[in-house]
Amino acid sequence: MSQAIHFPNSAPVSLGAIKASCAACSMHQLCLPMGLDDADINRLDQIIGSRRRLVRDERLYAMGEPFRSLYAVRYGHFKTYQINAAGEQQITGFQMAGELLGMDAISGDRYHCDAVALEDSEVCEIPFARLEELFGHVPTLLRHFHRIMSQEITREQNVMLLLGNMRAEQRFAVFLVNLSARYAARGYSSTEFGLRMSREDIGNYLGLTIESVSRLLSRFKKQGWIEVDKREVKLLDPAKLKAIAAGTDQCAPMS
Amino acid sequence: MSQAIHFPNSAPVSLGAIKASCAACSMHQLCLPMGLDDADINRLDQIIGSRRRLVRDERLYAMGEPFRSLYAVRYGHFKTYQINAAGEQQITGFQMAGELLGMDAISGDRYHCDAVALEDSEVCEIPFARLEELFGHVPTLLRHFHRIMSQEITREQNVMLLLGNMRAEQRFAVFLVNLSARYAARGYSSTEFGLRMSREDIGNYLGLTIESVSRLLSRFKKQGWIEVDKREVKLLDPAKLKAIAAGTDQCAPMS
DNA sequence: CGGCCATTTGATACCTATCAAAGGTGGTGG
DNA sequence: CCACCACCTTTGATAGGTATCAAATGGCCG
Repeated sequence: MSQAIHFPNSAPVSLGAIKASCAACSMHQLCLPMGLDDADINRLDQIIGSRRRLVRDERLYAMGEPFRSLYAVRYGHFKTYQINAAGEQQITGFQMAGELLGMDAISGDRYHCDAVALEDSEVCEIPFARLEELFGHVPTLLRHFHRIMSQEITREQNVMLLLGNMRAEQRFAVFLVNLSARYAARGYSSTEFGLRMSREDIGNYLGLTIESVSRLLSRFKKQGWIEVDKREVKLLDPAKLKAIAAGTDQCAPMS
Repeated sequence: MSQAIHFPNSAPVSLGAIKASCAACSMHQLCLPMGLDDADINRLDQIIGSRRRLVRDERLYAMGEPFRSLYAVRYGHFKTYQINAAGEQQITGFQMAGELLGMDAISGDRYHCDAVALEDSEVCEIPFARLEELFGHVPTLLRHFHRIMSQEITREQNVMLLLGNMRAEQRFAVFLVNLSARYAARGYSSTEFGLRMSREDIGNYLGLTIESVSRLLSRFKKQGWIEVDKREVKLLDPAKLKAIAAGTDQCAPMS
């Protein structure tokens, strides 16, 4: 099912870079070209740079590097994280096919976090200067770009709510339900999927330790809400998980 | 010093609305028109809607209301917060003069959180549809708008780092240092200012209880790092506070 | 002056981090 | 093919930081 697509790991970077084509991309209904007509998709294709393949753990860009391009995930998964002066690291998001990387770099002309592939992956490079030129000619594209940036803002607000107010159990339920919904939107199973990230990554993202994540997995399994085998997860009681995630389960009295 | 500007509290909403003028606004070097030449500022002035005054605790917009306009804070302070199904509330930010409200609403055509005035305040209404029209004619404005949105994304990532990784003491230091820097950028004292928000608001924003915030204030005072009298704060040892905020103080070994 | 609300301070409980060790898993090389 | 090793994950015991519960204090406004 959610098996990673395989290709030779030999190519180091963008060797044999292929010109991207949005029209032919299976993600174009989720990605930047969403809602564009054929003519406008072609104009977008004109400016899209090369594709780039990354192997597991390879870094797409690093914090502090000059910002030139956004990247659209074609397949695979990424994590983005920042590190502060004290070395504290926080994963700010996990990105999957059809999602855009690098929007936090626009304000400072430098990438604001690191982006690393969680598995063998491929991205489309979108030179931002050329995208800006295109905005003047394709208002639909501009409007959609604003929606994507705004979505990223609301997504982060939801994480703030999670980190600021929720217990470990609720955080983890939110995490699972969120992955489930995103896979559903991509035509994959909403109840069976592989976690692309380590327990440590999950814990870091959720503001928990690796041990807590492990305990949560065990507890959820014992309760019969999920099945777990290594990184493969099966949601046995999605409704229950959603209730926990929403906070409408047990605890809150709700007047 | 940081005394609020007073005006009659009688006007309920946008009674006696005044046409805004960016050119004459003291915030135009921090706000949307930043970097525009006179001609472009005038074009922006054409589309800016009326100003709106709000009294303390008055709501500018509510979550779920249809999105029409962004709002630029002219003076005063706001908080934005969201509430989830279980009634858990999270303050997602405090906004001051020159900052933009409502960018999280673009993606869904509805406001994604509530915005409430922390004191008597005034905003400029910026009808988003008209702003979008202007983007096609004033590329500088569009570029700056993208920077502002991107800045909001990075700001929220910093809050994620705070909520996910930092102890109460560090969170609170980050909070004070952040306010200090923003007041400095506006020409106010970076060491003496009034907190516009209640202890409860601070706690909610930082993922702490009101009691913890109160204890932190007492501890910081006892350490001689700050002076506190009600909501007036004086930073006595900004360097120490910055070190704590950065995490480079005491704890972390740093190799 | 009195009442209400915000804030402070104290005692205790709980959740999750931390420390520690065992158990699995995957990869490498003989 | 198997043995070995490094690393990830699980599980247990304990500690620590905040939340929670409770009560006192103080300030503001009617």
